[in-house]
Amino acid sequence: MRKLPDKSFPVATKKITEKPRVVMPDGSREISFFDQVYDVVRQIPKGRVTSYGAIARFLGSGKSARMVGWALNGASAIKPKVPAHRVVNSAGLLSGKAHFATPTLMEELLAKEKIKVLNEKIVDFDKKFWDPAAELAL
DNA sequence: TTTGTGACGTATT
DNA sequence: GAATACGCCACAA
Repeated sequence: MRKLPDKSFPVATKKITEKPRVVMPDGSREISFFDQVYDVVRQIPKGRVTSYGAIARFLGSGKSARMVGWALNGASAIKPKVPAHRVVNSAGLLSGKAHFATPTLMEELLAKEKIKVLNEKIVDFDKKFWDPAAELAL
């Protein structure tokens, strides 16, 4: 996946439920913002978590954390599994748990990875936090 | 086309 | 430190 977006960021993203990949104006194939999000999320080590904002910054958009969440909205429909449960907001809250198959699924998955969740919040979020910019160091 | 909404985040009050 | 305000940008209506 490499590559970072900035200006050459692909514009025409189709429905995320369809083909995430887009074609750049120059004809070169580029990875859509959504795919990049999925890639990063897939690389989150087991037992670690990250935030929407961290991913957004890593991808260059910075303030487009909402788009990360939006992308994850269709994560369940993506072929390779996307561990969306490892992505929370900057406060370490499971803001997206309601969007899983079941409201308890997210906690369950996190529990499997030895991540404790107390009152919708990740325990020791600071320690579990995984920064793509630092770890992937692209 | 314009408007509103959102798995967010940061700056103010 | 909690509550608000605002910025962001893709998408649906």
